[in-house]
Amino acid sequence: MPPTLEEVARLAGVSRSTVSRVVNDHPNVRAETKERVWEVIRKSGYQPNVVARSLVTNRTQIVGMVIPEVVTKIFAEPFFPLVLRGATEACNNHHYQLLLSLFTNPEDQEETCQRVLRSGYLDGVIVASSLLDDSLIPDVLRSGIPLVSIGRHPDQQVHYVDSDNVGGARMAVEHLVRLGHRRIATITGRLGMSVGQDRLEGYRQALLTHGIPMRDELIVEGDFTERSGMIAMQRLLPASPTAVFATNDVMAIGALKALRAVGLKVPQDVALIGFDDTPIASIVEPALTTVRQPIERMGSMAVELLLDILGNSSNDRAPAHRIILPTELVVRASCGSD
Amino acid sequence: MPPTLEEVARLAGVSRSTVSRVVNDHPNVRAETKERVWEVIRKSGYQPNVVARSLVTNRTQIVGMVIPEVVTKIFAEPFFPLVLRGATEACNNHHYQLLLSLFTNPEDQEETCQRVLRSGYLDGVIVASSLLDDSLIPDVLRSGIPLVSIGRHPDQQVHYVDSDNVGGARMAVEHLVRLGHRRIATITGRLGMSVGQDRLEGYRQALLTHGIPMRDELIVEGDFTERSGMIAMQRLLPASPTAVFATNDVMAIGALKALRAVGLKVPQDVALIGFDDTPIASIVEPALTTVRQPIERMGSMAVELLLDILGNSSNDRAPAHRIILPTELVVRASCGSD
DNA sequence: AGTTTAAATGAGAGCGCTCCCAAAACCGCG
DNA sequence: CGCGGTTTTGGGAGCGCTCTCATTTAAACT
Repeated sequence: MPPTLEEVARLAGVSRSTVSRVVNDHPNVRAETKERVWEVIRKSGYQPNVVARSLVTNRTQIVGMVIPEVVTKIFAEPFFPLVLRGATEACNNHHYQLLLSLFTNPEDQEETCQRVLRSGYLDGVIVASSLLDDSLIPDVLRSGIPLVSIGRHPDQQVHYVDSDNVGGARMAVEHLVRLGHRRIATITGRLGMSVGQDRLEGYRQALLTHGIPMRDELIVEGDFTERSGMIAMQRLLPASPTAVFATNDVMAIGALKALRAVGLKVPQDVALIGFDDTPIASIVEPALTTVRQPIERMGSMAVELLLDILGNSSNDRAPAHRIILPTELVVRASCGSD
Repeated sequence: MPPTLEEVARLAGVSRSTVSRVVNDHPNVRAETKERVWEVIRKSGYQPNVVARSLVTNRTQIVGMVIPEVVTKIFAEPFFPLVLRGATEACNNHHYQLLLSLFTNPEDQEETCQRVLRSGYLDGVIVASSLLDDSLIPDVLRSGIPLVSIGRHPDQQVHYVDSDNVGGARMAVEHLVRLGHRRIATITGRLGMSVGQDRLEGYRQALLTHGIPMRDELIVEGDFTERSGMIAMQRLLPASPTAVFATNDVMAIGALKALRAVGLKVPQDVALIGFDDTPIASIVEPALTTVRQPIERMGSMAVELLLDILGNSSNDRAPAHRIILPTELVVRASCGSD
């Protein structure tokens, strides 16, 4: 049975209040008294009971990380583990805790989500879902718990952090343009996700800038899986693009396989660029040119932002924060720049 | 301001106690009363405050998942995300929550760990560390919080779940033997981890079974990184093995690169087997024969086991549970079985 | 020295719940 | 119709803490 505040107070010959003040580092405690109390705390191994504290302060020092099924599945790597690394790191620094909610099957998402949100354990929530028509973010919003989204979200009142998908995609495509390509195809991600939309938008902007017309037969929608990349590539073949911008690495690898299957060589016959800079990108032959995003930082920034919001909850109707982190082009062999 | 028990009681014209009984589904409440109370609960949107409940029950319904730095780094994929998926799924099913503690840098591991453990938020802890000389497990043990380890641990009182690393390694090596190999090398993992030890043990057993002598020059220690696999392979070359068992996929890929560099072909010149069945294993050329372990199940089993222990904490001195989940050989091109 | 002001401490209430125990209501049966 | 026994209900205490407010003590001024 661990000692309580009360006991420490008794041992130190002071009142509960004083011990509480010492523990919480309030001013207005005589140095001498403070010393004496700390002494007792150290000796007795006293540890404040956070549950009791939470009950009165209404703060748990716990933030939730909610990740829907698609993300844990499709973006298993490196996205979701890295976000988690970043988020926990930030939490550690601020002496907060991270409660993880993965939804592993869509049916109970609703229920599990409600349970988590209304449990009362969470000071705030980070949602990693860029699914635009997901009810998740509206649900959280309705619950009144402060929220930060990882991934852009159209709702005006949603704070979010995202990487510069538009800019990254534009960079990738412009790189292809610079290499002399004009028939540049793209395999988009799911267009029901902001990531999918934004990367396509970057493609559009790059072409526009260089006066290259967009052509429907050069744009095929994928869903971020390898298989979809392969199928998309097969559908692109008749349009005989000289370069392909796959909006993630996994689909790029699918495309690579499809190209190989018909005897086309990368980068000699077709240049290929991916997105994400997954570990696989550098392992595959030829190594994939790709766009790197600071995933871990997105996780930590999300937490920082959330804590910031929790800190001054006074300005409740302040405009939403939107943080866009820069992406970076990683040139490797697959687009034949050398 | 959400309604409290007290308010519900008032609205339903009963006492706090009765509402509490209804909420917790105690017997001895008249059906009629129960109905009336539920009605009010539904209408008012009452949700029990778990913090208050925890304060008196001393149960939070939260279990911690503690993952040290090595694991999140070296085993970023697919290990740690999959374990998490499994664990959260089990938690969801049992209406528990998962508090995640990743240690992202070794210095604060001690401090962060203590903070988490002593916070009082955790009913139990799952530790995913197979580092044998880590202070983590002893620390947790000392804290008195019920513990389940993912990965074998020598301490007699530690409950754990692990995959059959010995068996998997044995299978892999026996497969090589069956294919006619006698000069079989192995690149071990870190021998300071039980995984490293166990996979080496499987190698040993397989050779022993088939009367093949162990030879020191055919065993090189790696550390589970690609680079270490490459270096290890270089050191193995003089012994000219006809087959190599790398104790994880990443090192196998390192070895593959080292073999390529000296003009040796896989599987024609050297057969190669990995371990883990990471996504990369099927993408790389040639596709890697490897051993698959049920990582997600390890996560869920760990939670189940922990909850089981929490359930009947009466038998405190019962023998530790040890659960070993089966592994499976996945034959692909890299060992040239066909 | 006496008074004003500030700093240090203690007492008490209360956060929202559970749980024990006693009181009330209900039951069947002699 | 009253009695023991059971079921149902209510009251009270208490979980370990924070926080407001009153009180004591020390410091600073006239």
